[in-house]
Amino acid sequence: MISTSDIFHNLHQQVRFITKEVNELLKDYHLYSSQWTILYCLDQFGPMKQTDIWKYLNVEAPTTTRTLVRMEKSNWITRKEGSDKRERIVRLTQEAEDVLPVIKESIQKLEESLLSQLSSEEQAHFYYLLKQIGAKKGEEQHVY
Amino acid sequence: MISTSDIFHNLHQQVRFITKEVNELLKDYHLYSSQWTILYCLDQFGPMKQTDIWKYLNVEAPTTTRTLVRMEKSNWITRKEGSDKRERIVRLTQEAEDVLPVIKESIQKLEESLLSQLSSEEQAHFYYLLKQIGAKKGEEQHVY
DNA sequence: TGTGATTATTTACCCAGGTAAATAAAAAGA
DNA sequence: TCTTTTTATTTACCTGGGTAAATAATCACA
Repeated sequence: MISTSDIFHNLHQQVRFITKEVNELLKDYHLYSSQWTILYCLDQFGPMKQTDIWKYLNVEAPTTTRTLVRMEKSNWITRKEGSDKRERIVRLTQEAEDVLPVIKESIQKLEESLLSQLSSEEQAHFYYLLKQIGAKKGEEQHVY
Repeated sequence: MISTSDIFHNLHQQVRFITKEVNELLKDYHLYSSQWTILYCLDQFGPMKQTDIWKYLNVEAPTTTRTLVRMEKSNWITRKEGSDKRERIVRLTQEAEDVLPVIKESIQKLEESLLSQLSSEEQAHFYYLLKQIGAKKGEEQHVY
């Protein structure tokens, strides 16, 4: 019988451990984990409004603003006013698009190595169980 | 077939979601999640050296120092010099010991509700799979 | 048209994780 | 003993999560 605290404690620890590994890998590119998630997002969907980004990543707006400001300074992205003057359209720079495939490959390798002890079936099951946390009977889940 | 990125993305999101819920609950006691983990630790093991705490929680020393300073200010703990003058022995205050059982109970209820969609077997399996992440074949794991 | 509500973003300020480098005390060794 | 190395803690500074409140532009609608 496992105590619930142990589960949550280990969840927390694993996430910290993974983030540390990712940051270590990204150090070569002068990038940080949360910046990478935004680059990944833009690569996947193309130019996005800031609101689209934080809603997709499920974080708060100010968190995203701060990270984007840093990324603009280090020339990963640009933010320009949309037709609606309240909006800012975020877009990858050419430099970002050039390096992106290489980083994507490295991250992919790291992720695979972190999951190397789990078969595809186990990964799928883990994913399923993970999504059940915080879910209520017959309710839509908060994570999508 | 689930992409590895999805797994890590969801892991990250779930931990943020859980931390938010815990912080919401702890708000009533003017406590924060990481402070709670330290109280829990002290409740379990009794007075500890700072080093024992951060090694057990698997975080860095400065992180722990900062949190302990806050907790000392808000009267949850005391830190007094040990026989080895470099050490600081951390101990729960009487006030902390008085309120602790109530908080423990609330947290326990929250954790159970978050896991309510998983049977005991599923929880055990989830715990097992979680621990496999980052593990290498035939190697000791970094989380214990 | 003009006013009030809504929406997108930002600013200011928390807590919590990390690293690098500084202290200060203890331990080890010549 | 005295010098060097190690250990425990702290300080300074970075990223990244959160909330509350401030702008500024747009929308809704009388």
